[in-house]
Amino acid sequence: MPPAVNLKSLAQALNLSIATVSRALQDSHEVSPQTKERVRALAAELNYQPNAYASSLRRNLSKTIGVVIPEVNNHFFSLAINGIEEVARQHDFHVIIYLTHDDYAREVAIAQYLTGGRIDGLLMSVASGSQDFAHLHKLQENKLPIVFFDRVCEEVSTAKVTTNDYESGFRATQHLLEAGCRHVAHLLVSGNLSIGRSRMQGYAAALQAHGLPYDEDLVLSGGNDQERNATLIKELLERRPEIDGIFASVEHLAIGSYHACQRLGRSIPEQVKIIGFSNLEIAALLNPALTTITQPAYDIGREAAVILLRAVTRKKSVLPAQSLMLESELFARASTAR
Amino acid sequence: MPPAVNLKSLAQALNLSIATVSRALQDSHEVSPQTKERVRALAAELNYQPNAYASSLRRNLSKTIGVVIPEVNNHFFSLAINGIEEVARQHDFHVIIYLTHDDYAREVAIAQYLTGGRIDGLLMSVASGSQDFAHLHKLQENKLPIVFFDRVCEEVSTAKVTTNDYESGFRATQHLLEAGCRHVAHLLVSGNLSIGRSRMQGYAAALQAHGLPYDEDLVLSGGNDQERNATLIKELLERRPEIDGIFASVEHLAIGSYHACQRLGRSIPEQVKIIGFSNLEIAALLNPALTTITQPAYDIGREAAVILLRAVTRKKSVLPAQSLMLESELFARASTAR
DNA sequence: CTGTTAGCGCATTCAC
DNA sequence: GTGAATGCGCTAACAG
Repeated sequence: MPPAVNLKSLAQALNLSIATVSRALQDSHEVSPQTKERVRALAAELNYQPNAYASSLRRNLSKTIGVVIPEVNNHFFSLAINGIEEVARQHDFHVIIYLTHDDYAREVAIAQYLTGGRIDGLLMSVASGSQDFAHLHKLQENKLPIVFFDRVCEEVSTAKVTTNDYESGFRATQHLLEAGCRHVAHLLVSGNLSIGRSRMQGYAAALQAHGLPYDEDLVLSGGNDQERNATLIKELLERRPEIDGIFASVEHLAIGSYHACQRLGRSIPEQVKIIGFSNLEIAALLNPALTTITQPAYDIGREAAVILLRAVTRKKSVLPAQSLMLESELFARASTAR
Repeated sequence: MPPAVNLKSLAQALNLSIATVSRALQDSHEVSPQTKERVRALAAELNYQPNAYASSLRRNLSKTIGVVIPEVNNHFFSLAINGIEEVARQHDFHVIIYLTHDDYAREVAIAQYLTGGRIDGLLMSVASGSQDFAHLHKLQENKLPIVFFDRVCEEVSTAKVTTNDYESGFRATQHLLEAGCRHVAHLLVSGNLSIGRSRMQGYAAALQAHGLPYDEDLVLSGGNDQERNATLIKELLERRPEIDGIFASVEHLAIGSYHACQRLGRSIPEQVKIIGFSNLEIAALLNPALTTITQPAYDIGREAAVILLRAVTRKKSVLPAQSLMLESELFARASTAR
């Protein structure tokens, strides 16, 4: 679909060489102001738009970054995208999005494809099923700069941006314990995700700090099937009626807990207190039934994009393996929704 | 960031010409099976990936579609993206996303940029502030196939996929009236969006059908500022205490109504009944306070993408100006969240 | 300050 | 069945 207007046609119309037109449009200092003006005028009039592919091919730079995430229908990721998009726009970069649906095979296929030089850098949150990381190492061998955010891959050495997951887990659990809970269940996110492990460790540490035993039976590992999660939560609450607190690692599980308690007639927060990772809107709706830990999703996206774009514009393909951790916020009373 | 492995290097290693290698990889019938096998083997071994830009430049086809939407942090759009992405993947197409943040200037800038041949087709939901559509007409002049979805632009002649907004508005209002409401307020989405107009017309028609007057003071036009919306809703409810039903045109306004009623101590659904466009998850949380009209977001994305990709693969740049309307669903009792 | 030349990686036409 | 040559549109090195 190439517009008929390109450098060649402009050059012909203006009786100039293609090179001069190209330079004029790039505001090169080695072209006379008058010529620049003539070129610009005609380009604007004819609505000239450079062919991005030709330019990318030539400069070996596409001004595009890729974002690989499990889902977009998720508050955290959609907010993160907003942050990413904001930074990208400021740098005049484009954002191309790929969804893995938490499917390892898709992630591999996408990674394989990205080898093709379509993007200059990659932001990624790994799929929960991922165990083998050869596909990610291949990307690195291809000199593609990568920044992981939220669901990081610890096995790959590069920059990472996360929430303070360990501390969040600790604080969340502590919050329940200080509110008087003695039998706190933990609903874990599926797979063996880095974030799940850290939050769980925080949970265990908080229990220990309060002299309570860690009971494996109180820890439930959820999946992507919400129906099944609901059943599992219900069964857990029935099996262990002494449960008086639930710490949910992700929003879906927090909502699932809420529904399960309602169905079982457990009053919230009197009989069971729930705390979970969630966004402010949900928090406001479930207030006071749900205490919320909110991740700075927008900022995580922003920071990750900033780090990536700094590397890309400096043509650094290998990023230092440093970890940036942003603070989450705990809202016991989510009075305002944004 | 081109991988060092390209057609040239493959050709050298195999003692073949670039042309033959290219043909072999495309499974051309005019190359011997043995050669094909040799080529494929080496390509796989070296992890060859064609350079997308070179290929796009040469074939004048990028295998990429653009999606321009106001926000991604929105259930409707994120679900629609899932649908789009699904179809794109089936066709081996890529999806590049642009956000307007409902800002007309951004929409124009994006449209201008898309003229550059970066994408083969465009899916679009217009920004609410858009009044002038020259930028969209320019895209059409550039032979870029466009399919509008949800927030369509009636002034541009091309394919459109929407929900049955008029009927949805009618049914929603009727639902309230049949439940006994006599003073139904309508919370309108910002700007003069096509969807807002249609829903509003349905609202007005339902009132008329029930012999009730259309009262302009009961119609509130919201914006993107949720704080301000909350204030406006509260003021409306205070000014017109007889209001016993609210029909909200978008989810944010439905939630805002819910909060406003709570703050004013109006019991829901006893004193005030609320019905609004919303997704099932929110519906389940607010059940029975909120009756929901749910748009088939995923299907709308899917259908729009199917229509667009059909045109793209057939190299039809101009789409027939036909309108596909999908049914919304009304959930008086949203018992299950997906 | 401007023009000429070369080539990014690939697909394709034309020879053989 | 294979190779050589051409050009997509653009940028950059080199001349003048």
